[in-house]
Parts: sequence; structure tokens; C-alpha cells
Amino acid sequence: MKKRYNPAIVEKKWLESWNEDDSIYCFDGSPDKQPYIIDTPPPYPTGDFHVGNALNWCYIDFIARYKRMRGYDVLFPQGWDCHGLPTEVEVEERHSISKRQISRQEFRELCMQLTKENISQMKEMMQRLGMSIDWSMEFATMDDRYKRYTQLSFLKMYHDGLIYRAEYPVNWCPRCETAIAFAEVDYEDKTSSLCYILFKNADPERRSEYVEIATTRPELLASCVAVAVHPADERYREIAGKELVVPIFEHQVKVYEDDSVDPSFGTGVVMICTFGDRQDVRWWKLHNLALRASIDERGRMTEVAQDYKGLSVTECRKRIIDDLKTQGLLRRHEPIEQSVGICWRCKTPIEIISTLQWFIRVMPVEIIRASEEIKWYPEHFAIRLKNWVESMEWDWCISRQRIFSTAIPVWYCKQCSAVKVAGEDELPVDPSMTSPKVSEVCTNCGSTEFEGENDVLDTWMDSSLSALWVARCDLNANANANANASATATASAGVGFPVALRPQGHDIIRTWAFYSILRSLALTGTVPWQTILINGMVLGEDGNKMSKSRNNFISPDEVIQKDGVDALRQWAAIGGAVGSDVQFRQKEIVAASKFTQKLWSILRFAMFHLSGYQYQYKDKDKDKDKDKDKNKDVEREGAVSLRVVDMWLLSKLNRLIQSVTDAMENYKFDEAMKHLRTFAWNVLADDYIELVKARLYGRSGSGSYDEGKESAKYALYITLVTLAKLLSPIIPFYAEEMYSQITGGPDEGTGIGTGTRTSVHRTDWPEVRQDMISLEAESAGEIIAGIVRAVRRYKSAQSLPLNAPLGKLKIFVGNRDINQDFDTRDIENATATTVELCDDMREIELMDEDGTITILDITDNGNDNGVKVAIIN
RNA sequence: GGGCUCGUGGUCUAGUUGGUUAUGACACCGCCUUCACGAGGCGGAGGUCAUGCGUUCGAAUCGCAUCGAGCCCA
Repeated sequence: MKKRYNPAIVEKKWLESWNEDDSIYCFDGSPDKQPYIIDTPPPYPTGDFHVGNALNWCYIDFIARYKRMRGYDVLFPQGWDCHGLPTEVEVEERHSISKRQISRQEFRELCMQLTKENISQMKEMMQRLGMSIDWSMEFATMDDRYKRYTQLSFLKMYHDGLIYRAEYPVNWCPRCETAIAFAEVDYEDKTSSLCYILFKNADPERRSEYVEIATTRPELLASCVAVAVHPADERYREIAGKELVVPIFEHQVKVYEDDSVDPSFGTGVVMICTFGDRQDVRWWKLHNLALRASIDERGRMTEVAQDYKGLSVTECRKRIIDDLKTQGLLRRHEPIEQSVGICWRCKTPIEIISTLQWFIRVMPVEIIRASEEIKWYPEHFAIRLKNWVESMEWDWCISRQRIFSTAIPVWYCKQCSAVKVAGEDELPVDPSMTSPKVSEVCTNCGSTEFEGENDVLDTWMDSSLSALWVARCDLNANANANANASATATASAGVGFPVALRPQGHDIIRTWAFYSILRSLALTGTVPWQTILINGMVLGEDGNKMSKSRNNFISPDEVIQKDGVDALRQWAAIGGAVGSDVQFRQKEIVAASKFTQKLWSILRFAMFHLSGYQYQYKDKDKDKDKDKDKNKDVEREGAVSLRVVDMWLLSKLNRLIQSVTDAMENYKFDEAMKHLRTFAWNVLADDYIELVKARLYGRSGSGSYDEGKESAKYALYITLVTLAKLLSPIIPFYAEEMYSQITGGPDEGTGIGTGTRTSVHRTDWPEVRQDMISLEAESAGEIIAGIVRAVRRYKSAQSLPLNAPLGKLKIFVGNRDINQDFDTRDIENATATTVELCDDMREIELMDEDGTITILDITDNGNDNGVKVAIIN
């Protein structure tokens, strides 16, 4: 074995070995094992697998590997959420085209091509990071099979009355010409102007009276459908319930009283337009107002705007302000800071316009109830979903005016506009390219002419099905093809559904988690997962969220090139508690490398002694019960007489198994890793190895040459094998190497472990041996270790080499029994000094009449345990 | 503006069903080339747990308020 651990060589070797044996991470689907299915997030294939993804995927892999060792049939699948605007935009940029210049089909092909390239890049990084993904289950939402699944879900929900088409105000990007979900609206602070405009009183008697209203959107005057004041506002008591005349357009609007009006804003009178902002929509619904749409889908003024028709919003604004000034109706305007909604992609200010869109009914009560059935880690994130659901005002708009996505599987009758939904056997279908096949006659009017829907589905319609897809839930659309069947909705549940785990970031609780629960309830009547594990965001070294624009970005590639995958994975484990944001810190990576190096040194030392070590005796009747390893363990143990410090180590080892298991069960990877580091470094390396070194080298201070060697080898072997297993979920490469060295020995040429036995990732998780946990052994061992530490400290203080022999150690054992509680052999070994026990402190005091003897107090976890060591030179 | 989270030695961080001396890492200081490891070993210094008030025999932990930070959303 080389002195330095070389992650690059070791990681490459084991990665190849795992790839050769592709059954290692496969989901069996066998009935004898309990399934553990993970609903892995299907990332958007940008081509860049960043550190944030890495954190998320490390958590998943820790769990997958751990659960596999616990005997579960683990499915760690991987999909790709392909559809979305960024790809369309990038294709346009790459090929310098606009999507309207080529056919929809051609454009889709280009998008698919780009997506495939991006997927392969990200996939490569996932593999390099040692993710134990079952690639035989890989899926992409742009595949025909998946598209069919998405469209099937549409059919089912449509027939169950959960999907409908309606005229509705939507956030709209005039540049992209598409509806935008709230999740996709960004906000930007802009300076605008607040215009004070005069509205005439509509009462012929009081024509000369004016009311001054303040608005930031004078261009929407044509869309003004009402005016509102606060009910308690004394200034406007007179006009409440009366009518006013909208300047320029001269239509009359009523004055409503509404609590939501802020009397201190502007003049305390606001105009309600269809639609200036979200509050307008609320008032419009509440007061059942008319719809006057003055802006069209391209951001141009409509005929409602009369003479301003065809102008852009900005031009119209300018013209109306000029015209108001001319008529003397614009009293004044002042600058105002406001937060403007903009398209997340192109940053164009969004409008709220009314269009025919497809919607999914949200079921707030059911969703909240469902989310309470799911176990959340950390728990508090459940509140985010709850608050979000409770504050929802609109249903989920699922139609998008794009090209690269799953088509909405419907046609419209050219005669009567009736909706014709595709049949199940037609799927997947693109109605913009093909005609309906099931029956060519409109059931409403008998026409045979249809027009395909051009809109496509929101990409969350695809990815919200991932849990159902990976569990292979059967969506039989015709099973409940009647209007009010939602209550009896049942998809034939797949294996292990609801799936065991959904791991995801807290940034998409309101989107992915929300949509997934909604869809699962609608399609299967049950929650999609038993547990949801939330991970935090990754922050850069400067403490801000890591992003390219902030220039605090680091790629996983850089890290693993330099320090290896296991170092990055350790950072993920130990960087912070699950759910909290984790700062990326190079120092943490260095600390991780130091730990693996330390482990390597421990292993290297151990291998001097364990090379060729036969854990099991070659028993005569090995063919008879070759599977009964445990029996053989017992046999070996019986043949080895363990010393106090060996028992002390094994007791602590079994406690370690317990605490690491508890930590893994509760997703406390930081705790697991800390326990492992402390044990390996402090207990095993600093104390145990120092105590048994002499025994292993055959320089035992008392007794025969080889006395105690065998039991030390035994304890060391058990400990290292167990450590390899406990470490394997978190640092799979190092653990594999370690396990392979111990069980197979090093390869003669390369020095790398030969792994002649099985992969550590195929072994069982260590079980706690209660019979090996012994308080007495721990307490006795602790005294011995404490004495040795104290002597070491003494030597250090005297500037003596640690292996320098001292004259003699006289140990006062306090109230312990000299004959039973003290095994001095390893103290002698580790201090290179002979030991004498006494149970009367006066013996020492008598010898120290001249005060030249140093007396050390021995402590146990900081408590004086009554033991004293006299150093007699 | 709302929701959620957080504030612990120089830096990052664990710990909150209240209970001896508050966890670990890095950095720092001193000593030691010692036969697995100098990316090491041994030892050390450093914290009024953001601030204030309160509940309690007892608060990093519970409550209220203030200040500050982050994320998501309006």
C-alpha cells in the first residue's frame, strides 16, 4: 500500500468495476424484499449538474445505499424533466432562428437534440459522483412513453371533471405570448409615475363635480370597469354607490366601497380595470364586474381602446397622458417606486389578460390533509406548503403557448367549438398535426371538421407524475369515464405506492411538491409518498446563494478533480443538518481529504498485520454449513481471549453501529459522519492502536512473544470491516477500497485492493451486538486509556520521545480490586514501562518523601476517577 | 407586504420534549521528526449561545419585543 491515498486512481477503478456489474444497483421487484422506492427529482437538463444538485443527490445516494444494506429492494431511478422555455430559447439562439420560422416538428427535433446532449453531460457527472442509480429505469418526459402517460393523466382528470377550459385572467407575457404561472413571475422594482386623473360625476345635475383618482396605469382607462373607495373614508361618502364617467372613453362606472382600498394611497380613490393587477381580479370577481379587455395577447391595444387600437402599451400610455393633459383632466403626476411583475425568462413586464385556458381544479382541503399524512423532514417545511395552499386564489393554469412540450390531447369542432378529447388508444397524440381517430363526428353538432389544440401542457404536468411513473401506477383513463367519478378515482397502484421517499429542495415545495400531491390525489386517491426529505440550498464561500451571476460558483468537477468524489460527498454529509442551507467551503473539503488520508494510514498500519488474516477458521466441515458465518464468528471468538482494551474497543464499536444507524434512520448524515470520524480518529487511531501496537509487533511487555497478538488482530479486523460498511453509504469509493484491502488484500502490481470477496455495497448493514456492549469493559478500558494518555502527556511535557521507557509506574487503583479490575499488560506495552499496582495510597506517599515523584490524576470524561499514577524514575 | 428559517469562540457548525463543565471542524499558540499517519502526534488559549424583558429552582433551548441575515412568495 502506498503511503498516500490517491482518490483519482481508486475512484476510477471502482467506478469501472461497478459499471461492469450493472446488477449491483438494480431494483429486483422481488416479492421477498420490501420495496423502497425513491421519487428522484427529474432535473431540468440544462447540461450543468451543479453543486446544489450534488447536495440533493448525495442525500439520496446516502439513503439508497443505506437502505439497500438494510435489506430493502431499493429503486433509485432517474428521469429528466425536458420541457420548458429555456430549451426553446437556447435552440433559437444556437441556430439563430425564431421558432416560427420552421415547422413545429422541426423545432421540436432541435429541442430534443439539445436536450439529449445536455442529459448525457449531466448523466456523466451523476455517474462520476458514484450515484447508485438504476439506469435501466431511466426516463425522459419527452419520450413517447412518458408523453402518453401524461396525456393519459389528462384524459383521466378531464373525464373526472378535474380539468376544465375557461375564460380566465392569467399572467401573460406579451413577448413570449404565453400564460405564466405565478411561480414563473419575477418581480422588479421600477420607478413609474402615479397619475392623478379627474373623473366627472355622471349625475347630470352635478356634471361639474370631479373626483380625483390616482393610478399608475392610465393606459388602462379603457378597461376601467369600476372605481373603489374605503367605506370609512369620509371624503367620498357622497359618491359611494354613484356613477362616474371615465375620461376620454366616456363610459360610466360605479363607485364601490371596499375595505381593501388604502385611503392613504394617492387620493384614496382607485380605478378597477380588467386587469391592471391581481387586486383588480379580486375586485372583479367579488363585485361581478364587466370585462373590458383593452390589451391583446401581443401586448397591443384592442378595439375596446377605440382610437388607441393597435398601439403598444407604452405608446398608448404616452398618448393617453398627452390627451388627458390637453383636456385638462390630468391634475399632476409624481414618481413612485413599485414592484412590477416580469416574465422570469425574458424580463418583459407581464400583463393580466383574459384568455381561454385549461385549468386543473385545486383541492385545498384535500391537499392539506394529504400533506399531514406525509412525514416531513425537517418537519417545519410542511407549514410552507400549508400556507401556500391556503392562500391560493386561482386554479392551476396548465396550458402553455409553446412548442416543445406534451400536447394537450384535444380538438375543437369547427362548427360549434365543442371539445373533442382524444381516445386512450390514440396516445401519444399531437392534435395540431393529426385528426381525431376514434370517431370523426362531433357529438354535439355532427360536424366532421375539427381543429387541433395548439397549446401544450405546463411542464409540471409531466414532472408531477414522477412518483406514479416510477411506481408504475396504471392510469386507466376509461376506468371511471364519468363526470363525477373523482371520489372513486383509483389508478391501479404500482409496486410500493405510495413510494417511500421524495427528496427535494425547499425552493420547489410550492411547485413540485404541491403539484405532485395534487395529481396523486386526483389520479390515485392517495398521497404520492410516505416521506418527504427537504434539502437546503448551497451557498457560496461568501455566504450567498451560489450562482454564476454572483461569481461565487464552483462546479463539482473542480472539486472532484482535485480532492476526489468522497471528499465532496463528505462535505455534503457534514456541511450542515439536512434541510438547512449548506455553505460550500474548500476547508471542509480539505478536512474531508485529511480524514480519508488518516483512515488510509490506519488501514495501512492494520494491513501490515492483517494481510492474509483468516477471519474464519478453515473448519473441517466447511461445505456442510458454509452460509453460517455467524456460527463461525462465535467459533473464532471463542478461540481468542480478548483483553480489556479489545473488549473496550468492540464495545465502543457496537455503540458506534447503534449511533450511526440511528443517525441514518433520521437522515442526520452530519451526525453519522461525525460519529464515524470521532471513532476512527480518536478511539481507534489515537487510543486503541497505540495501546496494541506492541502486541502486534510482537514486543509484548510481559508474557510470550505472540501473546495478545491474535486478539488484537481479531478486534482490528472486526472494527475495520464494520467501519468500511458504516462508511460505505457516504464514501462509497473509499469504503470499497478499504473493504477490498481487508477481505482480499492488495493487488501485487497496483497496490490497490483486489476485492476478491464481494463488493461492500452488496453486504449487509452491521447489526449491533448487544452482548459485546459492556459498561464494565468500557470503564476498565477507559482507565487504561486514561493512564496511557496521562503518561504520554507527561512525556510530552518532559520533552521525551513517546516510546522512551520510564523507571517504573506505580498505580494506585482507588477503590478497585487490584486482582480483578486491572490488566496492566497494555499499559506496559504502550508506555514501555513496567507497572506496579497498589491499593494503598500511603505506599506512594511514603516513597515521595522528598517530593521528586510525579503523581498524575486520572480522569474519565473529565471526572477524577480516583486512580493515580506515580512516575518513579 | 406575507410565510418560513436562522443568529452559538476569529470563521463555519452541532445541540432547542429546559437540567452538571455547550459539539465538532478550520484557523491560532506552544512542544515533538515518534518504528500507520507532519494533511501527523501531544498540549493550550479562545464563547455573558444577537439584544432586552419575561416564565422557571434552573434557559442556547420556552414566551414576548427589538435588531440583523437568508430563502420562498405577494
